[in-house]
Amino acid sequence: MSFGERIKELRESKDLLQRQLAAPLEIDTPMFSKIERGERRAKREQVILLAELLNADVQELLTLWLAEQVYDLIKDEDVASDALHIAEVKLEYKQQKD
Amino acid sequence: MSFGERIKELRESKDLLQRQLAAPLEIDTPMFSKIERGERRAKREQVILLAELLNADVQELLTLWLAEQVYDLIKDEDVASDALHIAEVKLEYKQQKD
DNA sequence: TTATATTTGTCAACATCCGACAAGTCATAA
DNA sequence: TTATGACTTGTCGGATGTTGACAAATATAA
Repeated sequence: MSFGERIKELRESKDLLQRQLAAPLEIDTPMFSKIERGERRAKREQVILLAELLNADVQELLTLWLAEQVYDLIKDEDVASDALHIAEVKLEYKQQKD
Repeated sequence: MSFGERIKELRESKDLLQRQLAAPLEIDTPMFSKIERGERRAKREQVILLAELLNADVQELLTLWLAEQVYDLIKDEDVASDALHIAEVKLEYKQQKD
């Protein structure tokens, strides 16, 4: 489940139109459409706002949103898997510190 | 071991000066210094060239280089770990396909 | 048809990044 | 102490990428 798909799912479950979410995000409907289809990336602030507007879990949406960025970064690389694991180790080391 | 640290290690083990690597990369020494210290990010092409110039393993350097970008992307996020795992699953799914 | 919702394509504005340059520190040598 | 060479720091313009607006196309329904 991609970020955009999840947004669309939540939006439709609440019977909202794209423009009803685009307006509070202060973007136009074409832009919102692109975000839903993954053609454009939402900003972090927009993700948080969307979670509020949709009464959804901010953490869940941020996770999907971030995972997509990570995936986009590595998807064409042979060493993708190794790089992910190194990043994970680095992260664990950092979290241990603080 | 970060990408820059590894480059510096390889460079010094070959008794090369920064300018001797900067020149073939077509950047100046300040720029090379910044890359070694992680203040600036090398381009993918530069990583490959560096591997050749240093007789180093391209895969190893690309892995460190990519891991650093992934880490920079997630390091300040609460959901970093979850996002990493989702990205990993997506990656496995993709690799299964092709 | 007509109206409404969504998507597609394009473009300027904005932001970000890269690399160059000038000037700085540090170490060593003369 | 002065000079020289290696490296670092700060700053800036230009290149590059991204965002969002707009116009127009395509759907979906009444």
